[in-house]
Amino acid sequence: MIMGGRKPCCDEVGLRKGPWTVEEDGKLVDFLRIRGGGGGWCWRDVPKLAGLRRCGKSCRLRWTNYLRPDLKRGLFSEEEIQLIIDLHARLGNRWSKIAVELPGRTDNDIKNYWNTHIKRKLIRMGIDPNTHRRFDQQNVNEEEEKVLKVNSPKPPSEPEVVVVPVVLQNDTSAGNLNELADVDGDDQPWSFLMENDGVGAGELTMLLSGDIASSCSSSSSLWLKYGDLGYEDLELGCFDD
DNA sequence: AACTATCGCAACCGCGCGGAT
DNA sequence: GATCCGCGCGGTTGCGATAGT
Repeated sequence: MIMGGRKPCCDEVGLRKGPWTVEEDGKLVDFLRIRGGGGGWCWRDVPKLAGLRRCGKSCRLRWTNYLRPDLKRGLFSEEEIQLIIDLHARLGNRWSKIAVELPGRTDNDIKNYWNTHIKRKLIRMGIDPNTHRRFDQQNVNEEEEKVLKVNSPKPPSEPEVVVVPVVLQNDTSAGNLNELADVDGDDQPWSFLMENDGVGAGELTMLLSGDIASSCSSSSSLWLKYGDLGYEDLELGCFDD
């Protein structure tokens, strides 16, 4: 016995590790279908009861992350992605808390998707994924945030990323903020990062990335849809030299 | 076609928390 | 109060699939 410390979970010899086989999955699913949530067992007992040579922890992980019948497979929707970004801005890396708001998604799913997709996307847009603030604008005070403003021009060799903070003047509900995200898309040269208090007022930071120069050279304006409130012409004359 | 690099995801690992004793 | 124990969480790793050269 280990006094004062933790007993290793998988120290028994002969326990299997690595990818699960179809047979193992079947045994675990059968066991949980029969015994279900009725209690009378703990995860540590499951391998013995189900006839598996795995540690209980591995069984629990396999069930919660892969075998649970209520899991949603497949790609994350735009709504889910936006929700993850929003929740991460408020909760940080508390994946289990974030997963509560996304039925059918596991914390592991969300964590993986964040690390492989969203994090990279934010970085490409010039946002620190940890703070949800622009890398080079962290000390800008709120008054300055209210003024449309762009970063200094970058050398031509670098991909062009333009950041335009937009503070909504309307009494914008969280719902409307979410609708704003609908104009976002992979084929668009812009993306949105939303921050709102979930009650009423909110702040929308719009980040323009990609070939902005060609997008804006013919016209120094951009039409932004304000949910049900119609369209507003964002003055982008700031892109002009 | 062969090799290498990158990506995406499943699974593992170690730690902390909280309940039970 | 100290210790044990089970569970859940977050970080990290391993590896197959895919893309690029």
